[in-house]
Amino acid sequence: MPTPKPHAELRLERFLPYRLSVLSNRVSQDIARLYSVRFNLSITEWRVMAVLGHERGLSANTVAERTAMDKVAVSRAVSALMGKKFLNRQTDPTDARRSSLALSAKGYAVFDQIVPLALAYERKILAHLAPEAQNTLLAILNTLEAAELAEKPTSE
Amino acid sequence: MPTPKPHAELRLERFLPYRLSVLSNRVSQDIARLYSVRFNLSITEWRVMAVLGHERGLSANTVAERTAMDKVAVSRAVSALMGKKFLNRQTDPTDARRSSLALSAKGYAVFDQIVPLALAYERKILAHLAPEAQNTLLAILNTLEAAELAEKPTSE
DNA sequence: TTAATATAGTTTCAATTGAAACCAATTGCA
DNA sequence: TGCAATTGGTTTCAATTGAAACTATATTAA
Repeated sequence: MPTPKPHAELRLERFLPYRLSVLSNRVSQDIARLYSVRFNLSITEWRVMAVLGHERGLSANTVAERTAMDKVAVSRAVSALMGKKFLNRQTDPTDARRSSLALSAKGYAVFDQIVPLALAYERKILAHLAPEAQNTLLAILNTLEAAELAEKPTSE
Repeated sequence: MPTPKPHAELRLERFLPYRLSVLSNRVSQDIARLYSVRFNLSITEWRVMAVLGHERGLSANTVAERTAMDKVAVSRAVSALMGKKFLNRQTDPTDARRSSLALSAKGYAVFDQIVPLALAYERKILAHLAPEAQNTLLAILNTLEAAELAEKPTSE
């Protein structure tokens, strides 16, 4: 009787993209716990607040770039945050389509509470790693963020 | 006039959890492109196939554990895969609630095509990193996967 | 036994998301 | 100028997701 054809081998739990995804989901959920219940914010809302807490007067489009979110998600997050009075919106005098966004005093009050919690969580992660491993990790992120990972149809 | 109160500082683009999330999303989307169009599989469907390609006869529950998916998602992925004839399902003779799942011949045919593509993508990522960085990255993943990252209510 | 509890898996319903259409304002250029 | 194409942002509609309820079977323990 002929030997059965062997099948391809893949161990999900050793597969880098899968491990990255599981770890990232875990971290994101942990972080979300820091603000979702206490401040009733979704992840997208928090991200919008995070960029605006650092840089005032951005347009929704710029926020989308900075947060790697699409403009629909930003639009919804902005309107939710406006409803909570966490943002001020002001139409750009030179271009009526655009408006500039900034945290309100109320928004800053929340932002100022969340940031230390988020940073503490980040330190907690890094504390598991030796200093060289920490540096290597940051270097790896720099490298991969800059890298072209997706398949582009090459001409050669 | 009093100095305005300074606000908390957070640079999203340097914040580890955010960077991890963006990278992981990018990688997941890249990978999904390898099979979503060509084989018309969702991410969850592919993950179910991936574990079953490695280990036959698992229950839906075990698949959920192995894939870090919840049982609802697995249930839906399984029924979709059954519809595509990629899976065989067989009720466990010792426990009628449970059934054991395995890739069908048709499922293996697809699995055997996707695995090399996925592994090639993984190699492509790792190729951006020096060998020591690769080792460090894998060690970091081991460490963080084992680590207790979330806040547990401590009694002290 | 049988009643309570637990487990495997599915279904239902509401909330979230994404793609495409859309509106309004602006820009490019014939 | 004025008309086509572009851009900023929102809305709509369908698909996806998650939580909770549900069905059916199995286990525990009275």
